[in-house]
Amino acid sequence: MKTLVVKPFFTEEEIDSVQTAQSNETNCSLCKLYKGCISPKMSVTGQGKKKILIIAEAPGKNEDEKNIQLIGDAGQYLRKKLAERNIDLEVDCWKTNSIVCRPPNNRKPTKRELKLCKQNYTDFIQENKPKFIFLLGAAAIESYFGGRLGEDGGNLSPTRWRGLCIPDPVTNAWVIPLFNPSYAKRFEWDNLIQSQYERDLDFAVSCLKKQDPIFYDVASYITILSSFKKAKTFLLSLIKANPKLLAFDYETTGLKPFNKGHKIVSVSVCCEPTKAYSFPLQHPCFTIEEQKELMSLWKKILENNSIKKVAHNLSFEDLWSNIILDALVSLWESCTMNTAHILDSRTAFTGLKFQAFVRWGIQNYDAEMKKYLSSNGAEFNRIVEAPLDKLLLYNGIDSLLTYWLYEEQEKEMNDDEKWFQQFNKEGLIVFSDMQSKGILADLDYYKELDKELKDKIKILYKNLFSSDEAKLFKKNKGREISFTSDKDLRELFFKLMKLPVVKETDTGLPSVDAEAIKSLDCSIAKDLLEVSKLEKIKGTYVGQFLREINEDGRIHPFYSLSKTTTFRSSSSNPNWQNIPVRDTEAKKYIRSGIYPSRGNLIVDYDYSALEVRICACVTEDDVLINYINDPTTDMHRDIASQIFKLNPENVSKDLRFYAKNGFVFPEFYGSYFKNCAKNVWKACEDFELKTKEGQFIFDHLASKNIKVYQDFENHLEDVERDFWDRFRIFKKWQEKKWKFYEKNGYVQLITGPRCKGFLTRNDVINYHIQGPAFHCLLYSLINTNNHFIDADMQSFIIGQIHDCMLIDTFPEEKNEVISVSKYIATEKIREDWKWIIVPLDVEVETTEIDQTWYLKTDYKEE
DNA sequence: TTAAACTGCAA
DNA sequence: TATTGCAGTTTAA
Repeated sequence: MKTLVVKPFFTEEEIDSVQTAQSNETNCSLCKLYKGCISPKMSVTGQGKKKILIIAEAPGKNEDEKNIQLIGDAGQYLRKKLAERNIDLEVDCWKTNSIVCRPPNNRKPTKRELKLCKQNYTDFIQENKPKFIFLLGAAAIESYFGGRLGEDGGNLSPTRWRGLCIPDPVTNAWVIPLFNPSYAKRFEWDNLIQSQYERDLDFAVSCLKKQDPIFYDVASYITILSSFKKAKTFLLSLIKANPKLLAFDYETTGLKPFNKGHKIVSVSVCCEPTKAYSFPLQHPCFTIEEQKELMSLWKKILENNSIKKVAHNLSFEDLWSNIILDALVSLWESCTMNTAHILDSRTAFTGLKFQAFVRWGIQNYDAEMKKYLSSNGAEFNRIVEAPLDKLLLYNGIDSLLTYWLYEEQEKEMNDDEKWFQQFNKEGLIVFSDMQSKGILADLDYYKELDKELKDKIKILYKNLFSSDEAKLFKKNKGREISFTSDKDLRELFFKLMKLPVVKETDTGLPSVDAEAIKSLDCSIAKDLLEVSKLEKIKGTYVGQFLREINEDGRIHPFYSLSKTTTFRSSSSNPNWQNIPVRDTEAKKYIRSGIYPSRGNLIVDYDYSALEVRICACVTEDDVLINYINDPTTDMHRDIASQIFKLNPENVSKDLRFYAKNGFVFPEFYGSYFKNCAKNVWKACEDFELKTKEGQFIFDHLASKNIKVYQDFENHLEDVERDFWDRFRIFKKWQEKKWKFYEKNGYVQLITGPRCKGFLTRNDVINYHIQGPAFHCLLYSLINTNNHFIDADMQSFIIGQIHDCMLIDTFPEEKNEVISVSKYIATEKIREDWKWIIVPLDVEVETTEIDQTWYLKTDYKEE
């Protein structure tokens, strides 16, 4: 039995955060909004028969004039929607706003106003005890939850909170965040927003059946084993008990275990819902001998292949077990962080603290530990300084919550999601292997490179600062220009020099990115572009590598499967998925310091045209399938011949390239002819493209009556029409998928998971392709890694980038590595995944033994 | 100190 | 009116 806990109505922190002034009257005099409206300090209205309190944003014009809550268009809209669900806004609900006076011109309430006004409804809640609280929109969410979740409180956008029903120990109510009805009303024409809002309201109404929320005193479930004897006895009894499953959690000295001095400071274990145990491991309270004894007992449990293991972030616990304890964790069952992501792929959603809050109303149990856990960028945190009892309590709660989360998630997944979860779990184990092995890097090379770049940048700046443009800036502004400041560059180019604006940023300012600067008629442009490129190489790549090369001489990037909305992977610390390759100078600088392990070589294999093949599989478009099946045909060449009005045999490599990347792919992913025309035309100009016979493309096009840009755009409109006529099954598929999404609010990937939340039309098209394409690689990673282990090979996988993988290869194993990985990636996968209805193909590149990654070349069968 | 805007790198 | 990421710098609050 979980123990019920009765909490004080408001916690001390809660009261502190509300009472910024001594009395309500003082709050109002601080805020002053009441002075500017017709109906100041509107009180709560409605009869509240169903004990629902609705907190909206603020009174609008209508509300202010009539002194009634939710009476304007948005309010009427909500009334109607609730009435359709047998809820009468006046009779069943109480209504108030997060601020009770109308702000001038309906502007958004400020944080300060929200805080000063909060007491109006907290007083009401205390007196009337609503059972349900609907939060309508960002302001209400901010007002209600702001400051409650520490760091997590930072993201209070309604998209993150909608669709949840949160038990709140502070008010003893179920809290249900919804979109602001005025937002839904404003987009009444938008089927998507309407269907989402309808679903959210259905969900909210379905929650009204709930019993009163119950709360648990999690601390009372934690047994702290701070003496060596107790910890040892516990581990021995655990080995004897041989539980079916355990959730565990570590507190460690940092993020990565590779450098000297890193420790697993404490461990907690949970095997049942009401009991978790935590004990110090490599903590100074024990002697080294004692630590070793506990570590060896704990290792036995980790390697026991009849106990299933669960952790919140599997790769982390697996990695630290591996490096610090030399343990190979047996029988991983679930990563609750990844499962949380599979169940709901919204961002900022998978953290244990957030999950604990929205599921069980548990908040701030980490408050006292926070300062010891944050490292502010340093390699080591201050965890060993933390009071031991607090550390162990916190650690214990983490494994307890992981266990709870696991149990709930198992009930929430459908069969497809369960399959995908197990598949992902296998992937996470491979990721942990990759992370622990890392990639050999030449520290001295990067130190030298850092100096070299510094010098080059210095010279370039010297030129830039002595330019007429820099002098002009100084004369006008009375200070030196900063060439790294977008603001200063904007000032210089578009105010002082009055150059024409070629491109705008998202917020409408003149853009000063590389493309914009390149097209400016300005002599410093070249140096400016070069210097910003070198700064990027130095700052983002070299700088990061210098920090990330460990004492073992290797870089250990992290990989995650719990971040992206498309169920691809991501990489960080450093991100190994954006190492320069297109820019030849950057490519050479960065890749030249990366090596295979001593005596080995790097095998690098890429799926070719994977996304197009996946398009063919999921759309089942026969024209596309035929193009892929018949190697004598070439889709991009055919489209190029249409775009440039050439015979197929006169299509040059460049023209094919721009047809592919400027038209075919953009069209597949939802772009349209005008943008394609603009980009292709620009490429023709920038790169002076020619036909295969060597004629300038513009001359050729002119001979076909395409003389100016507008002609070309009109022509591409025809090409586009014909394109979608040919790929009409693809087009129909797009329509079908969009309809499905509009109706159901999610995208069902062919590999199992669902992409939920707000998606655009283009998202819907794209998501069906991106994730499953990556899942082909994940399949290959898992099976290739398993083969290496089962066959006791010395080669190992060191990296992956969406559709390619890097293998640190033992020379004698080279042929086997290549043939096995190829077989798995192209043949075995089709035996297991019948939905892959077209052949797959991979391209292999290798380095020589001990040669840098930069020098890899195409592999030819021997 | 923190968040947002901008930029640039990859698939 | 093409998508997904991570990370750096600058700027404003």
